[in-house]
Amino acid sequence: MGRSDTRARIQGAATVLFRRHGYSATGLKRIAAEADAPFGSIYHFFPGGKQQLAEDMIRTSGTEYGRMVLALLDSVPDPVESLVHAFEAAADSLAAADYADACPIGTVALEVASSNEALRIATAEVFEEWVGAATRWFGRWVAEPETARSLAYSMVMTLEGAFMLSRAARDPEPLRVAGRSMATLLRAAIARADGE
Amino acid sequence: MGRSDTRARIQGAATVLFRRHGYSATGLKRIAAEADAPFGSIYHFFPGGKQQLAEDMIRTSGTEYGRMVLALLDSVPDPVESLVHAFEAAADSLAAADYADACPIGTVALEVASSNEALRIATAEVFEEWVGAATRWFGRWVAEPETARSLAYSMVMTLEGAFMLSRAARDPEPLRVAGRSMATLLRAAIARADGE
DNA sequence: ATTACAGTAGAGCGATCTATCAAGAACACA
DNA sequence: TGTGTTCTTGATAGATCGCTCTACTGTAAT
Repeated sequence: MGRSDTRARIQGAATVLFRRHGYSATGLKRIAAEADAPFGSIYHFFPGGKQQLAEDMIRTSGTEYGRMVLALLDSVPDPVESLVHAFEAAADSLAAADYADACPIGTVALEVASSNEALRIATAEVFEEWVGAATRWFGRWVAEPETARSLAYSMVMTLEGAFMLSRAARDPEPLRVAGRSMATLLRAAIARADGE
Repeated sequence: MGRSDTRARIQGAATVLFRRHGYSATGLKRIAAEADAPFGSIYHFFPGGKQQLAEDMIRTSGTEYGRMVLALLDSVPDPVESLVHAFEAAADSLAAADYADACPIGTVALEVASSNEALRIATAEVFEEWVGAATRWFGRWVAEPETARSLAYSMVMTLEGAFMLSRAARDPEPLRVAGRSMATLLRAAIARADGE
């Protein structure tokens, strides 16, 4: 039976390269080389070729990344502090990775939005998954579901935009600003509910 | 002297294609075809090849897009309403363009951030230009320069993130949420200044 | 031993990529 | 009419793309 980890190595290399350089700029030969796997093995394990490799990567690492962020948010009791802390952690880890590894699907999402329907849908479903999870998290401190959902959208969007600016400028500052903005947004939502 | 508009047509086609599909997925042959120009003319007008074409596009359409957004913000007197209105307009125009044409440099920015230093710097400088202009705009209603700059960062980041989610989901809702979030953020900044 | 199958391995296909090149067309000024 | 410059044009090079294909190796069960 399948007794090797070749498949996992291919998936791992694909995840890193797609996340770092995007879909079009990543070649299968490069994935095979980086995974230290024979080229043919890619098509053995992923008969759907490059697209299947990317779709698997989007869904797998998308779900995993969402869980990671949620766990990070749960690691600090106060939600406002937690937001600042989570964005701070993202800033630190991005800088530590030399501004290469940010959101696992952001780059691909923009690339394929108007040219590859299957991959576009995969990214959309991952984003929806994130927004849903974040809505439930905000729902713990904000009563109205609509407000919680707006905050969730804002958090995902701000994170994605901050990743873009931080990577372009090679500067963690945008991510830090993003965290403080989200904190302000949550405080405003809680204050509005309290005040009326 | 240069009496044809071939150069402009090439630049226009490059702008559309880079914005829509990104840097790697856009081929020079395709640009020439779309511009209805001979292939060789690309290298006549842009000796630096694909990279020069992209860098010109980033700086030119980046500056133009920034001016466009600022003009849009100035078209409504009340700043809070103006933010909502501007994001609403972005949502409408994105939907009208079948979710193809959003930020002219966002896709390229993520693609090249870790693989093409010249283009990375070009995108970073455009973002800095936008943040600077937006800081001056917010400065008209917010006294502290630091607060104005944070709001400017937030606006650019939120816009970029909202474009990503809206394009992926083919849904203008994220952009609308983004506008309301920015309005809340500005109201909070003004209220804090007034209250203390 | 034989059969069967999972995985390894990479040569090679047609297509496409960026970039170069040389020749021709159109225009200005003598 | 000559002459030089600007611009046009597409063939072509050389590399790389995603993908297919065939042959080979190792293991496990009959």
